[in-house]
Amino acid sequence: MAKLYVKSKDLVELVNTPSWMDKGLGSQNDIKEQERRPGSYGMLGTLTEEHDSIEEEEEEEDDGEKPKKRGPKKKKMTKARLERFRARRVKANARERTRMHGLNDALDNLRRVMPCYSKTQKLSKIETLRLARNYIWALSEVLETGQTLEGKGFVEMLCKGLSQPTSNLVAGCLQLGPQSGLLEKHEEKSTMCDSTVSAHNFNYQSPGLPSPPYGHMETHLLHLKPQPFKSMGDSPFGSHPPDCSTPPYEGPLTPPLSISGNFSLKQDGSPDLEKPYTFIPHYTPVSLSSGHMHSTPFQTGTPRYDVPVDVTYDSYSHHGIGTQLNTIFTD
DNA sequence: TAGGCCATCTGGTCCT
DNA sequence: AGGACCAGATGGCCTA
Repeated sequence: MAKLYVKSKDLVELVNTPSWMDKGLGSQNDIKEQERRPGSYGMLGTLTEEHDSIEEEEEEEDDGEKPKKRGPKKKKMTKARLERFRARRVKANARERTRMHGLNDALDNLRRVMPCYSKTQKLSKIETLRLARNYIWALSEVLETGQTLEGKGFVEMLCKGLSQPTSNLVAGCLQLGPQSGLLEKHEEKSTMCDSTVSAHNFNYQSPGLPSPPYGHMETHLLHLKPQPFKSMGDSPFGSHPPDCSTPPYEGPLTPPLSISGNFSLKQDGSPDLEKPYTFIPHYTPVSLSSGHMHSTPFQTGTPRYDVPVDVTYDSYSHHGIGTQLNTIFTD
């Protein structure tokens, strides 16, 4: 077991140093993580046992005492094959770990551009995705209407479909005034809000929002206001957050979509939550002069997500706004 | 203690 | 053949 552990460690270190290693989650921590999780690398131990048992089987087969099994003949697990298999498996595990770390990095970066970011109380993955969707929706509103959102409506938008704790967290964040550190986000690398404070001091309840005006939106809207694009390659998040550790995305950009294309809107501009969510990309003619635009279009007119999802408010939203929310996330 | 969340391992499938 | 991606299984940690 210990032997295998060392082997795995070496292999892990052979993997290209990903960004999570730069951030102090280096291989040492990874190994510690493994130590903390005996089940994980223990699997290799299992493999070893398997290995042994296979060899025993081979020996038995050699003895010829066991009745022959029907079916496709299993390729004999020679020692060399076993070695190769194990090496392949260990390599694949390392790759998978790296891949998942990358995924988590991306999720972390997503958390950072969310209106509510706390180092101390991280949003769960699913809540991050939900909040992100709501946030995009809110930003779309700002872009489309050209006006800043009213506090209450904004908080409600952000909290749709979120769990009660997350709703509290978000609402608490937006309730905090500039003096509470919201504006310091760019200066201090840490938090946009301290969730521990917000969670304790603020109990967001969807319908009966506390007054007076919902938090201090200006600070958040600084974050929200559409930034002038210098070129097509610039994203509104281009400089945000400044301490973003992941290198800027250099891949092909998503073709511009009509703002209203992603949400079915009612006449008053609010999302029509009765309709199933359908993703219909709309092309907006743009100049490709910047050279950044990805020329391969989406499958125009072909809904990519046509999953009718019922996301009625769950038990979390105890007061139940009574709204139905369509979401791309199914639980 | 149950449930939620998470990291990891693993085997299968698809693609290059 | 090997890598990417995925989903299921497993086990640890944390919190209500």
